[in-house]
Amino acid sequence: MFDAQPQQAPRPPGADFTTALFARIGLDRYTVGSCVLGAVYLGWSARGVSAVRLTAAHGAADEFADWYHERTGRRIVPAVELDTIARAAQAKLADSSAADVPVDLDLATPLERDVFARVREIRAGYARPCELIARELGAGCTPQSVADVLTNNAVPLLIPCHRVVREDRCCGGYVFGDDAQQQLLAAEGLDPSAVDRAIERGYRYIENDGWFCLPTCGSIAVHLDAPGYAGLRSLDEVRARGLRACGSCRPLAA
DNA sequence: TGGGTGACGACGC
DNA sequence: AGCGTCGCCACCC
Repeated sequence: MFDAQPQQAPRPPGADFTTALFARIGLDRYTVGSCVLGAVYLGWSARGVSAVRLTAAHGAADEFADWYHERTGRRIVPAVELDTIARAAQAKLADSSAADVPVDLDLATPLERDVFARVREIRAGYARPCELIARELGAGCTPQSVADVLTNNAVPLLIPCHRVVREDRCCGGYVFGDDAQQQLLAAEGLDPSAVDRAIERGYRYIENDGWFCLPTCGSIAVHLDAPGYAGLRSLDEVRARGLRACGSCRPLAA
């Protein structure tokens, strides 16, 4: 009895061999991936993914390559074959629950590394305000610095900066546009308009069953008016009610 | 070096 | 309630 499946050519260590080869020549490579927002150029080096850009925004591949060179000082060429990094990245783009992917932080500043590390901890279905991330990074880091870093994120989706939101409204300023951010969050089970409704009512936290959450904790904002849920306007209100902080959305700075 | 600017947030009217 | 102002910090000339 032989295999029903045609024998697949054994993959030589080739893909990763070419990675080393291209790294030696000093060329990064790109392919096209697809995500909720549509097709993206996916660029990578031997260190990890270095670019994710909407093809719709860049048009021709030449334009993407120019943008890449301008930004990194490195040349990028179309990939003939995919290596481990590229395959993992394509999987992650298609499905945010797939395994994490190495990201090329070669050009990142210390602040960028810190911010990106925090952002990568935010799971799908959740979002955290700039302000909380800034506080977690300690004195000297402001919400504005955090936002500044996110604007420059060359690897959206893989560093999920769409999960970082503002205090005064859920979505705003996302690299791929506010609509894209809403779409991404919605696809992950978080309803940005429900969050906005909570914010408009002055609620910074939502109480349920002895716990308190951020309005961006999963789908909690949708249930705000359901029995058992209540909006809270300040930490003082939270304390007065003796609530415990939700461990999933972590409404207090780490 | 210094001044302008930004996905920010807090306060005051 | 909305708007202007101001402190904040990082980055770009």
